[in-house]
Amino acid sequence: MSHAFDILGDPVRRRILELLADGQRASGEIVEVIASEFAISQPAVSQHLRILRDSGFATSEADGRRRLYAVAPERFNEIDAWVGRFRRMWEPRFEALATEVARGKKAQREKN
Amino acid sequence: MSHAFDILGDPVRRRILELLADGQRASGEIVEVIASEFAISQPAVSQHLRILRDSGFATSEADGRRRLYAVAPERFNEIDAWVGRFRRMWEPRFEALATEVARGKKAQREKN
DNA sequence: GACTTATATAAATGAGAGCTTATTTATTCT
DNA sequence: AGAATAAATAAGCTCTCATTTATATAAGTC
Repeated sequence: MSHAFDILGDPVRRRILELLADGQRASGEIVEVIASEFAISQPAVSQHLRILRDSGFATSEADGRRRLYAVAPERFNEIDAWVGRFRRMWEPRFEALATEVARGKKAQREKN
Repeated sequence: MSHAFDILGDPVRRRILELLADGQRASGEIVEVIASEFAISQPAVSQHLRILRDSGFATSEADGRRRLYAVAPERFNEIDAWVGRFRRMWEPRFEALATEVARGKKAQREKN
């Protein structure tokens, strides 16, 4: 399975997820918005939707001849976990820990 | 400036940042690790380092003929903010809020 | 000053990701 | 059943982006 960031490394897919963030939407509605914002065709959007489905970022459900898409939260964990590695570097409340890590690093450098 | 996810949508760059996460490292050390893990050349790594510098994910400092790289935390905020939109969907403690949002959405759908 | 080491830049190449057009599948309407 | 609508898939094209080789810059070493 490809890495979460590989999937999100595309502005169209990010935008689609933003749309889904405030509720499920039919493919057609998504196409409408995306096509106008990015000037791409229906199949192009459909292909992005497929990638989002296949990668587990979205789910789809049939509703007559429409397909309702929704965010599938699971994979967002992955991103959060990855970013977590760096959180102490920019979140003030992790400052103490950061300092400690820096000290350890300095000591390590001095060994070399 | 390109979106944070566009920069992170590359496994080599992600790995480089992981290496920097636990302390600054010289270009050469990074090349050593990355070249062995991804089988790419020194210039390839150097170009990724440039992208990380230019995009504000890393900083570099001269140290003799070496260049010490370190994580620049600023842009991680951006990722966290974006993921924040979805956090209520997978973090249990945001459940109540999620329910409320869903209710609002349902009401909105019924208006159309 | 010549040589080596460390890193960056330039130019050219190639693979893949995303796009387009055309078509297919599925569902609803008359 | 036939036409229309909604969405997905197929096949081919293009262009971006990561890579390579070759070279340049800069700092130490002898």
